[in-house]
Amino acid sequence: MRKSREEAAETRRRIIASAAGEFRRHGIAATGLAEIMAAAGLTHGGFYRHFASKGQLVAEASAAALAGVTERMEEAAASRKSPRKGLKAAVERYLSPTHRDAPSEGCPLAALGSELARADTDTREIATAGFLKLVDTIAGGFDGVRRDAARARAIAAVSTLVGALTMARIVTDEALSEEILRAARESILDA
Amino acid sequence: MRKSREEAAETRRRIIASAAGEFRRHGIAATGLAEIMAAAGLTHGGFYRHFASKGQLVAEASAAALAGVTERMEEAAASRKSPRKGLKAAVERYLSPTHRDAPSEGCPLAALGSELARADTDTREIATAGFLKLVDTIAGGFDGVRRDAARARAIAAVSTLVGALTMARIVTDEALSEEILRAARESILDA
DNA sequence: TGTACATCAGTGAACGCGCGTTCACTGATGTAC
DNA sequence: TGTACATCAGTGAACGCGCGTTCACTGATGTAC
Repeated sequence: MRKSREEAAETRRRIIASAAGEFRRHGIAATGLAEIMAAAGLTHGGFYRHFASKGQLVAEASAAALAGVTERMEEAAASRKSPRKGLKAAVERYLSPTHRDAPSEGCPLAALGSELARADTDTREIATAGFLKLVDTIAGGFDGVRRDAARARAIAAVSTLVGALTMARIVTDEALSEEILRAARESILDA
Repeated sequence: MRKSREEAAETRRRIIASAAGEFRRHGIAATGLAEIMAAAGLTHGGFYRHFASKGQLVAEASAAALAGVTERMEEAAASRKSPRKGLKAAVERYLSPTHRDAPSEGCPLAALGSELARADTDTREIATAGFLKLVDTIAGGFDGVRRDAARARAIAAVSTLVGALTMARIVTDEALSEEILRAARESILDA
């Protein structure tokens, strides 16, 4: 039954990827280890060969999910000629119906926000680093603005992104949901 | 053992108040009915004399929590001479360290946001109504602005409030947490 | 390079525990006459 | 107004279930000589 080191490392990655998806889809507390292991094509008994606890998996899954979103935002920001247009592309990507409708592949700050506030220190530190990465990316779009002013504006902008995406998912009225995404987009880009 | 109608109604209110606090403190999924009933000074067996399910309690507790925050925001907005100063008072109250450090008495959109996005339709409709109430209150502070523009700006502002408070609670760095509250305050009030 | 043995990834059953929900029971409240 | 009875708020035990975690076991991989 034993697997090679490479296979084991690959299994570990697969568990983290499953967890990152399931946590964002159903929430941290509502997702069981058995569900995650099954999604990774495994039985739940093997979990502790790879992780010390569910908490450790939460931390690593959050890191993986954040890496995904920060990378895609960087990519969007770098896809245009000017920093300003890059900012627009990143914000429009984040506040799109596509992102709203695919929480399991999206930003964990929005999908797990209120649960992350109660997570252990490791996980919160990882979330903090991810937030700061997003702030840096957004700040890069505010060119021609003093460095500290750009940072302050970027902090507010990322807060708006996270809050608007969360609210767009909570709200039961489709038109209102679109209105939230639009209003937040304009607010960040018109400032 | 039977209690009078008034006592029973009072018990029901006490259960909702306990639930509103415990859910915001520990999250919806992580809070058990036994914990809520104990916090209300009761045993858990009596729960179903008052509610049909945990989901119904979630809806009623969310409504109670939202009523509290919308009332306090209205009150803050009405406490100053001009709409503009009222807006400032409301935003400063929402984005205060006091509010950040007391999630169990604060805004459920921030304390439960990512869980509310997965709640049943009843609860999400209640959250939607609460959000719109906050939007109206904030929009009232944008005087001298066209009605639809004020609404759009208020929607973005409330998204910023919710996102910033959530992030201020996630972040492990105290100075950064303050910086988030400050940046969001300035962003809303300087616009 | 070949062999003997230790390691350990993954399985499947089991652990104690708390979950949401149900139920028999109690006795004070509410109702009907 | 007084009495007999039905109602039902709240208790405490129990239901089946899934949780996070542990463990004996397996057999292929990795290591030492």
